[in-house]
Amino acid sequence: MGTLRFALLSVLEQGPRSGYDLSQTLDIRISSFWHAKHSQIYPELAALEREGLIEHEVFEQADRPDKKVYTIKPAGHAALVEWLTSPLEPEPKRDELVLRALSIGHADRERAVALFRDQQQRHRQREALYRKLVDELEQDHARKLEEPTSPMFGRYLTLQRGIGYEREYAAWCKSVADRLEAAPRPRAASKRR
Amino acid sequence: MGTLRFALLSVLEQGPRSGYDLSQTLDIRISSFWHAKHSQIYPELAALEREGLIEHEVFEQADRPDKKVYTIKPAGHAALVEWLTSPLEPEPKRDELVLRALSIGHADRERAVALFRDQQQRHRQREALYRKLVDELEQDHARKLEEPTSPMFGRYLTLQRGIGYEREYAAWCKSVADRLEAAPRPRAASKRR
DNA sequence: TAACCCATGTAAACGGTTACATGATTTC
DNA sequence: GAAATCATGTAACCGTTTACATGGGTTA
Repeated sequence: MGTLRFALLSVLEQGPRSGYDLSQTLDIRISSFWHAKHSQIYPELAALEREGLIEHEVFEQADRPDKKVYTIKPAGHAALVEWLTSPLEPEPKRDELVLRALSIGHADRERAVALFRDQQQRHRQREALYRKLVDELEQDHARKLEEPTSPMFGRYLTLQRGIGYEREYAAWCKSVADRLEAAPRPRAASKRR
Repeated sequence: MGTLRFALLSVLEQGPRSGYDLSQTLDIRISSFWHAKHSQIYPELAALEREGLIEHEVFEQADRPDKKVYTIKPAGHAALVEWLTSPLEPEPKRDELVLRALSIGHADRERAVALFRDQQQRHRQREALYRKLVDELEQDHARKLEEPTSPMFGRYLTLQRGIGYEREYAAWCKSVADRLEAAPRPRAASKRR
């Protein structure tokens, strides 16, 4: 049922990986719209293996710890393919910044503006990063981008989503900050009388 | 630490509510970027009361069960205001559809296109709904929209976010579906030789 | 009479994060 | 000598969902 297993299968579909490799991709990798810690990954890999969807081979390395390198099996590929187009019920979204916006008028004005300007910056930077990565993809693998089964194809799609998401988010942050600044200042606690 | 308590305080800031009322707003209400079930809300309200951030009064009703109506206390207001501009560390985003996009090239082409066209529809409908709600806000409470402490102010901001989010999401879904259709059909399992 | 709304709670299960645990090698 | 990287795991905790539980009133 869980989505994590399919996240792992998705990466293993692109080639054999160790649990450590997977935790690196899912920990750090940018434009990833999924994420998991190694403490969740190792047990899940064990479960996938018990169920016959993947298998592993131990690689002994001279200078560093041994590796368990996992490979996707036909049953794993089938499970992945089936999941890809299975019915997707809408997941409720949670976003703390948007939640804050609901009451932001009660906050200190300056701090509120600073918060949203700061967030705007963050999202603009992320957008710039994704754009750079897309540019690289387009230059290095232009032909592969039209071939759906190429790993570049999916990567390109998710990066595009990242760009759009961050661009829109940054624009909203700016609009909130601007609107807060335009609003009439709260009168300093009435001193008359 | 949890964000739920602030979600509850945010709503109670706009006026006294029962746990049931809160569960209705957080369950159903549109353009909400937070969500909780009653099984989580009732215990959290009890905790907030123990900590002196809210208080309740029982309303006995003739034809239906009694109500516990909660009101925010000054300490609760202070906690809310402080939270609003407290440092916000970036939360890792999770989105199953984007995750699916990563491997979508391996799915059945027709089913994949159908999935993304369907999702595009969903997001377009949500966008339309939010637009309608903003229009209503603008017509009924136009003057209140510039006053930050009005409940309409925050509601307007979150609806704007909703519109942008859904518009962008729908556009991305369309672009994925289009790209899938444009891609060269996978050759039927090679029959030559 | 069955299903649904009002209204409030508790218990069990699940998914995810943080912390605990070990140990060798490389870099500062 | 200290910190970071490679590599794999387990345990405790926390937030969220699903299910269990109760009971009167309204609607179909």
